[in-house]
Amino acid sequence: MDYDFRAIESKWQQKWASEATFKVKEDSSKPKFYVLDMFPYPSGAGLHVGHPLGYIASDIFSRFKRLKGFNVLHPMGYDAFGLPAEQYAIQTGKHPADTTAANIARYRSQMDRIGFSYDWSREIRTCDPKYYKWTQWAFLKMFAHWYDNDCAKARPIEQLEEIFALEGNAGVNAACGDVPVFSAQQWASFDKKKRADVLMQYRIAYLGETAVNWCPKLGTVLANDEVKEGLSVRGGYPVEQKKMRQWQLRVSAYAERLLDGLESLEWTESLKEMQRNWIGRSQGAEMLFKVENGDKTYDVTIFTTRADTVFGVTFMVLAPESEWVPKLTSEGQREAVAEYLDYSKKKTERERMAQTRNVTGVFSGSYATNPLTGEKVPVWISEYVLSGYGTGAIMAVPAHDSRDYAFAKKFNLPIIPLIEGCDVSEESFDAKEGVMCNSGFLNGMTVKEAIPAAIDYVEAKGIGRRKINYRLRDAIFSRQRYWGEPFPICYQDGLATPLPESALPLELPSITSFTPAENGEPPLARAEGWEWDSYPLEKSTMPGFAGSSAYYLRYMDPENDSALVSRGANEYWRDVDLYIGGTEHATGHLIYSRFWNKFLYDIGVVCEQEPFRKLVNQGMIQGRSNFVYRIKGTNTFVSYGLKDQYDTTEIHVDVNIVSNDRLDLEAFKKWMPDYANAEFVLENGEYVCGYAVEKMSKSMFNVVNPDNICDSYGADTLRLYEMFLGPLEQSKPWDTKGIDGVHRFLKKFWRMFYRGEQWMVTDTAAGKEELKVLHTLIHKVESDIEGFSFNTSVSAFMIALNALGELNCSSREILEPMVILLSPFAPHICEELWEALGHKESISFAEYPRYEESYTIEDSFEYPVSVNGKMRAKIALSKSLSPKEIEQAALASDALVKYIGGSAVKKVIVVPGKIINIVI
RNA sequence: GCGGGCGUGUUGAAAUUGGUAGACAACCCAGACUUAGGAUCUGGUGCAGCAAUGCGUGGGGGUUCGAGUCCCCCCGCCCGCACCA
Repeated sequence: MDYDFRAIESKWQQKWASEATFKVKEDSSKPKFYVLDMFPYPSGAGLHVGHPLGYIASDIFSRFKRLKGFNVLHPMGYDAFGLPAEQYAIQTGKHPADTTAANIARYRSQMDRIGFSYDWSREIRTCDPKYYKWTQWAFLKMFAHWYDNDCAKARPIEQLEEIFALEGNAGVNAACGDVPVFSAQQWASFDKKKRADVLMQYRIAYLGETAVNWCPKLGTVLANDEVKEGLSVRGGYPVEQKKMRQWQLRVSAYAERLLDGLESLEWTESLKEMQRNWIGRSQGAEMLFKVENGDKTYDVTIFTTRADTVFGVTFMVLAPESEWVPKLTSEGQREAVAEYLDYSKKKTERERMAQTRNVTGVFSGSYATNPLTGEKVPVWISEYVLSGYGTGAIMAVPAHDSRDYAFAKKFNLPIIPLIEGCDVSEESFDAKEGVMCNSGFLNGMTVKEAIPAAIDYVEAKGIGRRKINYRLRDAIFSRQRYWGEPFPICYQDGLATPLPESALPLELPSITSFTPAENGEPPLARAEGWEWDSYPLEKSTMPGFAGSSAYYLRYMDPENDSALVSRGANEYWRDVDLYIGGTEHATGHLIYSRFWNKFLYDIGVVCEQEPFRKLVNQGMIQGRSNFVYRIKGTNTFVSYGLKDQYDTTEIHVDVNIVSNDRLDLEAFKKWMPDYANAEFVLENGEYVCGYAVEKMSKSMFNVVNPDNICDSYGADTLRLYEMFLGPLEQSKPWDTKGIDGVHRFLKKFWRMFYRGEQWMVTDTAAGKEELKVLHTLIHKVESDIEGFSFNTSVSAFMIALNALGELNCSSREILEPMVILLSPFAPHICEELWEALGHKESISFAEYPRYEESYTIEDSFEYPVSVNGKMRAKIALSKSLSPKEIEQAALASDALVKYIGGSAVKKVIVVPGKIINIVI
């Protein structure tokens, strides 16, 4: 019997599906293990060979853990709401629901061919009302809670109302917007609208006006992580800053906990660092500067991390968008300031970034008083100060901040050095080190001492306080788009009012045109009767990250109609033990999910503070493009090695008609009508193509479809090869060239069992050497899987197989465990052989072979021997010898005579179990 | 600029964490078998040299009996953030 992978693979895939082999339920008799893949957005292009890389790794891990006796939850679903389907709908008029369903069907059939052990009974789709009911539910909960900084926890909004009624808001330490202080009496006097406005400032999901990323081309606002370098991540369109009233999530309230939580996680240091940078905690102080404009005086608060440098403040700067700007602009400067504001407003985010070193600004006309020196310093306005960070106003210390320095040089403002011996004639001295001077009571202190001393001083004087600032901003949560979750919010007399929970899910109405409505409103304005109880419903929808923020919880209990997840299911599965996915979600999904989970934790819905215990980032698989070279103006193509002798054009050629960089000439002629009559200039009778590593994409004809690999080599070969390609975390180009190696390995493995029609396995007892090979392999594979070193474990199988082949091994005692060991990697062939070995149950329920150290421990060790630092020989010696005996045995050894001869031995250094060094 | 990571044959990569560098594959070469095939098997394959041997992990220095691995400097590449006060 030959290794007929096509028959074997379809047989077992059908069997796994019909017998629901991988269906799991809570089972308190077994330890749980939750392995999760980042669920895919089902795009129209289908899966290419890079997508399954992480899925294969997680599948190997799942199958391995299952064999080790764990109850493994390994689900899959689809992140099915999103922009591309809607953009496609705008172009073609096809409803996103239809295209999404078709794409999902395609994804599913592609995944099925690879032989994953998912429990498909738990499949979820974020666009399914039964699923997004719970996305909407979580939103309502966030709307109904506020964040109490004192107990670092979300609390019900009713409790806040009680506090307001009793004592006003002065004693409340909440994460909230700008709210003036009010008393209980004032609260009682507020009307309904006023109260709603105040409460809105406290809610965790709130409607608020801020500068947002507005993308005119997509017609929607975007979150910070959806914008890269001033362009939208989806589509690459320009993004501008705009003030808008939008739904937001108060993620910033959780900044500290999001930061602290990182400590306990088994994530890579670089990923944690990315999140730390994104959260951007910085410790410093707020300080009051009195600013006079004509006869009016204002208290302007600034934020600084360098309180020690107050004595060097020579001017102040406001962000152009700061609300202080109109108040602090003097009559005489009004025109100049207006002109500057106009200029800075016109710039897109991208232009602003491109001109980072271009210093611009305008004098406001007013002066601030340095609170420590009493000196008057001018107040300027410049776009180098950002409105969104700190207070939108800074004290400028040109001597010790490079940006202030550049500004001071440009506008001829004074520069006062504050650190002994520093030279600020050419550039600022930004380092936080040295001894203070020109700084009154701080003189003589080091910078490290001076910072707290300065803050203590301003705190005592009542003109400042310690303050921690975060870069993390609240997440903009509305999108002026159709294909997303509708908000369960209606507007009663203009007041945002939550729908009752019983109204969930609020289903997305079907519409036929997906462009914004004539009045500029989102597409949902086109839906007839889009109202609740005759009140208009919110017309924007939720962003992509809404549906993906808690999906891992829903897998625990996907059918539950009365709760996001039942307490029982949540307490059993708890958190994700292993999460595999790309780094691109570092500052998006992985922040939002953690935030969402912490909120659910606060309100008692989940029992773990962190959702993803261990996280592994698989690398991207790039494409390897091939080129042919057409001689200009002809239909003749010249081989790579000869192309420099002609004037040629480089043309991408479909990698599927190229093998080992050799072009299949006949296939090429059929590939495109233009090339039907192509002629070739060959080298050595072959056409050699050029190549380059590029992103895998249709336009470069370098997309390799996993279906094709399954057709010609089988899923088991694909799985092994993807792992063999290199370390999981590393990005690497896909190159089909080496795939024959692993395919050959599987064929050889098969031949250990069947040679022709002959069944090779016997019941002869295994020899010592064979057992040694087996147990070395068990040990290696086990530690490699736990350490995510899948490439080396594939190698280990090849080494073991070569060794067993040499030993002519046919013993069931060896081969049966081999089948179990290999099954996580190549499940189909192993199931087939397992059955042939006489087993009725699926191999998934076999027991993982136990590693026996006694078979691999050597009683002797081959000592490398160096003479004068050079390796000269290897001598096998018993492990039980003492260093003295080792030395004697080595010196007496024949193998060394040649190197030592008659010379006197000066010194012998013996490292037991390692090496013997001889110095002569 | 700041942060994280990396640099080993023609190629993908190993190296028990300080112990004979290049395992295992791909490519290439030679041979065997053959129903002549992109099947299978065997052997070779870091570089130089007929050989003994010498040289080899981006470059330079250091620690050590011993360094791909640890320390310092330099060069190069990748990723993330970037006027965050």
